[in-house]
Amino acid sequence: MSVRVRFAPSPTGYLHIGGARTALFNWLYARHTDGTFVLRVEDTDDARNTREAVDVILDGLRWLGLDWDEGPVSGDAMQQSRGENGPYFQSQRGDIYQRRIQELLDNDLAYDHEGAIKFRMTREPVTIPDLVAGNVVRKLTDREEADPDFVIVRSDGKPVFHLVNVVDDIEMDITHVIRGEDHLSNTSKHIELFKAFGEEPPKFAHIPLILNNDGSKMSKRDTGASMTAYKEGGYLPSAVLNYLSLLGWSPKDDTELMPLTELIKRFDMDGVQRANARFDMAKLDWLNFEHIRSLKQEAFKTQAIAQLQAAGIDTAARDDDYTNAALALCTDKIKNLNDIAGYIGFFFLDAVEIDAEAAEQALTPENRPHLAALREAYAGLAKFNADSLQGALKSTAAALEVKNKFLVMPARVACTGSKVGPSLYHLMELLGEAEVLKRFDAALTAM
RNA sequence: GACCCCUUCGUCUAGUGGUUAGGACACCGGCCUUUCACGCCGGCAGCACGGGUUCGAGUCCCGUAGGGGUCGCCA
Repeated sequence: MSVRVRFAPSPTGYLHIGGARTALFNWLYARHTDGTFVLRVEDTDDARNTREAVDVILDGLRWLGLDWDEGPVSGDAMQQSRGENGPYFQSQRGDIYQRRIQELLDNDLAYDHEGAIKFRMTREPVTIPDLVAGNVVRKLTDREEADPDFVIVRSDGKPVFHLVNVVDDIEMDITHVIRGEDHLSNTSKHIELFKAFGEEPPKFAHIPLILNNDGSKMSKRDTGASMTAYKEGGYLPSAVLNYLSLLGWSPKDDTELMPLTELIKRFDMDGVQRANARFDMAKLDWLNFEHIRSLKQEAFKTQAIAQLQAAGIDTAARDDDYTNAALALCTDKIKNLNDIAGYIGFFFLDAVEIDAEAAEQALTPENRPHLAALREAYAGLAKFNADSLQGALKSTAAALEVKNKFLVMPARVACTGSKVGPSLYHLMELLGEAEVLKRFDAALTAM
């Protein structure tokens, strides 16, 4: 039988990083086994059930590239979904739950209690076979000893999570339940429910949780808890996915940098960790850098132009060769997508914005004669390319009897407005003589 | 309170009875260099603790401590 897994988020209005990782593990397992990835919306709680809240989750998954084979096509529960096992919104599955509840009632496996319906739960310890944790024997807690039965339908008629979750997994032929470890203790309830319905429970795999860097529980308000933080924070989806895959799963050898295709190839349940993992932004940053620089030229260009546009910098006025050359000067140097505009924006700006601190350090009165001399040297150059620019700068520095850096820094700041940036000589070559001299002049008047 | 899971460098991890306990990120030096990076070389740093079992334990067992989770007419 082919693998069928599902990601079943509750529309809380944001996609939690832990939820995203659960989705990723399910998705990877489905793709690895050539199985089916189902997306089901657990919107049984009216209070937080809105179309917008669902869309946030769908958008987050789409951004990551975690496509689903069956499930909603939009956040609108009334809209037709994709797949044969729908509806994929629990709010639309009332009839199915009614039928299953009646089945339990008819078999005396459930009963009315103060207007609600409770399930007759076993008092015996339940063994939970788990692909990650092994066989877990779950005994009753002291409160459960007093009354092991639990509510499956509220007095307002609405079925609760435990019931609908199990019913849906049965109806949707789910073969593997891969979810957060926070559900491990509750799984005894689910297993008994499966048995009550005469069904073989699916395989369970409870994956460890993601904690904050200090080891505390990650909650909604913590930085990095929401997927949008990464989208807006300049991270590539492939980097986020790669990092998330490494939190709680290991390929067993020392490979860490992996594109999605390799993740799919290598992911399996036996590499899943049992201990919770702490989130380390520094490592994500490193992977982000690695993924950015392994981007193909065209893909990088697409990202760069989007970033420049978002920063209000128009690249359309320049010809393609110029833009490509500018981008070529910063590949391998960009660690975060959000740094692109600041790093090469000056190529496309008419008037350079000079960083105050850079100006204070480099565009000083003492450096004015240096920059002025360099301007003279550059104005008389037969060829205006990286080699000639470097040669002229060095000989000018020698003539002035100062170190190169006293010419380099003013020139850099004059041209780019910043102390850091692409290779100076190459950047000036691309800018061209007229533009470089113009920027030198503007800086000289300000010194 | 009860029940369940977990515990190797700061962090993510490799390790399935015999290893100088490996890698990565971060950090600290050095080299390279026109800046910042990259890269290269080197360094710091770990088996939570206590008992067993065994010729031998990071690896197996028990206990303790610590962390996380669950016990709801939330999901």
